[in-house]
Amino acid sequence: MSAATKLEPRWERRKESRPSELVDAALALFVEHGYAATRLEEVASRAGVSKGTLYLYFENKEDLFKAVVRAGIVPAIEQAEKMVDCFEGSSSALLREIILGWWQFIGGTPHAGITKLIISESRNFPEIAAFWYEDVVIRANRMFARVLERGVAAGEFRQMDVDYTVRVLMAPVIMLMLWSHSLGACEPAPVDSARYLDNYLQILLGGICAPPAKP
Amino acid sequence: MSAATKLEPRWERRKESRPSELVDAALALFVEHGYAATRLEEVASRAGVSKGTLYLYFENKEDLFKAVVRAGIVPAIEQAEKMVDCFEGSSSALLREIILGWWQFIGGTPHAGITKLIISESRNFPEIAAFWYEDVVIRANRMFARVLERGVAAGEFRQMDVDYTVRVLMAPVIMLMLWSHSLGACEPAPVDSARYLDNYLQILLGGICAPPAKP
Amino acid sequence: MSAATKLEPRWERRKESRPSELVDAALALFVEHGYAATRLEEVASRAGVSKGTLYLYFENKEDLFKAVVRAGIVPAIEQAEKMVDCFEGSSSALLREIILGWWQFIGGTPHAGITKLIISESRNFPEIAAFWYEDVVIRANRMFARVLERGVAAGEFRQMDVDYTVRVLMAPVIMLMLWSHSLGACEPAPVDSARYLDNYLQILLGGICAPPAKP
Amino acid sequence: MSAATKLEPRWERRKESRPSELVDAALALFVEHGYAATRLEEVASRAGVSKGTLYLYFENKEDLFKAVVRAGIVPAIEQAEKMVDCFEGSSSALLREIILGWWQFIGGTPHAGITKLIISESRNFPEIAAFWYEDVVIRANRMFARVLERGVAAGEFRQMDVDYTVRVLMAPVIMLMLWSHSLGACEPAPVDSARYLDNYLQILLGGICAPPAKP
DNA sequence: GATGAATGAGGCTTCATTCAT
DNA sequence: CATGAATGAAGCCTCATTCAT
Repeated sequence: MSAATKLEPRWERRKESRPSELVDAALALFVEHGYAATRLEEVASRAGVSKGTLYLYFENKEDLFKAVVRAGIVPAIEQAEKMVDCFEGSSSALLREIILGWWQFIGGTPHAGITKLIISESRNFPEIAAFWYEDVVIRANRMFARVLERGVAAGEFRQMDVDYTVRVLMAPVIMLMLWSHSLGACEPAPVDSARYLDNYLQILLGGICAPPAKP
Repeated sequence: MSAATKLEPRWERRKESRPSELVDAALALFVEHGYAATRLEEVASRAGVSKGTLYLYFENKEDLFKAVVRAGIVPAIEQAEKMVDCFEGSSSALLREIILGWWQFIGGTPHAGITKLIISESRNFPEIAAFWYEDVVIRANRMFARVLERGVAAGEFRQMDVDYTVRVLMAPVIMLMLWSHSLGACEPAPVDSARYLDNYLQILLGGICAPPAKP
Repeated sequence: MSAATKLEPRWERRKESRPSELVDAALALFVEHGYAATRLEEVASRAGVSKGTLYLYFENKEDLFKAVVRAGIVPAIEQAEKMVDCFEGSSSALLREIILGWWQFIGGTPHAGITKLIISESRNFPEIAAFWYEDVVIRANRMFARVLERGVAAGEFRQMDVDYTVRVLMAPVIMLMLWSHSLGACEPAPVDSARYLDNYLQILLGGICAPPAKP
Repeated sequence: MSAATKLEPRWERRKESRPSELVDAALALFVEHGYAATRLEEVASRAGVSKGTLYLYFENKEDLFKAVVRAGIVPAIEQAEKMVDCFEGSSSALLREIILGWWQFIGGTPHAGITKLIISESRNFPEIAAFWYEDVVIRANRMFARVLERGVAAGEFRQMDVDYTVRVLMAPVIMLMLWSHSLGACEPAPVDSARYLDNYLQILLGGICAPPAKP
């Protein structure tokens, strides 16, 4: 109430940054507690605004949820898709590149939590799930499928059931993302993701590369 | 008011079977909607009883939740542990046996949903998460570690970082369980688990088996 | 279920004693917790029967409550009324006799709690309150009024406003009954009722006796 | 839907006055029905707000109850204590002053009901009872004890058992407060408190004053 | 008669949403 | 725009009462 209090710059928090602050706060809380157990008041307070302000930017809780999910589709897949087009090295190297890049740009960031969110809430929000499935899962599947097909065509990978190999292939990275937002909290130390991914790639490549041609 | 109506009793005494019926109903709904979004009235009605009856068997919602999770520890892990002790074939065959058995006795049953539940709710119920981590995750890890060590000792598997290989190894099976309770609903057809596991085992065994000795 | 269990004498708890056991249990609990906060299951269990049995003897909770209050009208007032008719000593002695007798036969017994019950619940049960007022309060008032009138007529007590003196006169004894069922629980030691009543009678008689005639 | 309807706001912001309005409403209802039988919805509606508003100011029902009791300790005791220190007239006059003042500032106001509340609920809320006992009962006892000692020291009152005389002395005033909130409702006319207190003081002073010195 | 499992109305409490300020 | 007091629907839980055994 004092004059001193009022001296804070009034323009410090610009209007246009509010929505993303709210989305960030919501992401963290939705991931931690789930959709239903997250209170909008806590979202607002974590974003540094009042409860009412939230409704200036989002129609309701579900709308905020959708915004969170939409914001979670970082353009990483697009980049990966481009990489598949342009890459000139071996398919093994490409696979390694994509997977490590995935971790670097998504898995290791706060966005990883969205995967947990989708897993947890997809039954409650079929529409959002469908959208995520189409725009993320299918595209990622296709991208990996192309890499595998590229490797098979080059004789680098063995013949394989590409569709299902892709499903298997994605599992360990997805689990790595889920882990830190779930049971990982029970472990004394966080997972060593580099070590995890190394082991994973070793198995994966060992499991899909064609045996060396006999002399 | 009809004579027919009067003939059927308004309720039955079924003290023995009620708890498991309630737990089954709760499992299905917790898995589908999550803990917070599941209404106890719906649990009760799915179990064919009234709201109040639930409280004859469980103190409150959290107690019911615990019961659901506890009931999910089917003695399958124990069986698998015994299998590891007794198995006489190759380690590859043992691994295949365990993984297919896992699917048969857990993954393919309603109990699989508990995994989704744990992933979704572990942050809200640290105590339950800790218990699950100790009694399920740790034990499963150890069991798989022993299988891998067995294979390495026999020269059947290559040298490896056992701890982290176990983590990677479990991911595809866990994801298979999660899938059917989440985004799997977006797909036109359910996953073909046999096909999935076949591909998985092919990669896994290809990835961890020692290269054939050179002549 | 064993034969041994069945050997307990079947006639040990006779049917006709049930209601009073239930009423006793209910009295204690109603007094301690109040009408609304008393659970019938606890009443039943304290009386050593099951919840259903209670309904064999009382229509419902209110009926039980009425029975408790009715049972609380011990015939002490009637005795006191007779005493007033027959007593041959001084009015002071009669007053002392009645008040000490009151304590002995009512105030010091579990029935004292009913006073607290009536005070607490009279607004919720106007019908019962009216009945208590008529059958207990009015009668007690009349009895004390007669004693006072007797004393005044004999020149033993001074002239007084009998109706209101009676009200004042009853207060300390009623409070003594209330105390042990309320704030008395906060005190390290129970009230010394003899000492209390002595002081009370000293004040009372000092306050209503006529001054000694001047010579 | 009429224009008139739209003109009156559905609710008002009255942060300052809400708590005391709620406490007043709660006092009246707790006194009338007791703690357990009072519905918070009724408290809210009597205070002119909705159920939820109550929870903006009080954590829960018990917290509201505590607030009601706390609000009941009007600073009257403090005033009385000061009066005892400063008073210059006779001890009889002081006693009369205090007792009539008590009625004027507490007994005759809505706060009187709290006494009934404490009597009724002290066993259910031992903590509140203890607090009331310490801060109200003990202090009032001490104050009256000082008055009595003052009178005895001055030779105005006879020798007496001060502690227990105080207990007896307080009973009629307390009963007067209880009466109007309990069985008083059964009487056609309310008690005439002036007449009651006159009679009371006459007895009391007659009972504790020293006999006039003989010439 | 006696039991206690089952019922369901009702009260406490939370929280998404609205709206006066 | 921003706030946060106010709302009220909805969910958890209790417990008086019923009734199959």
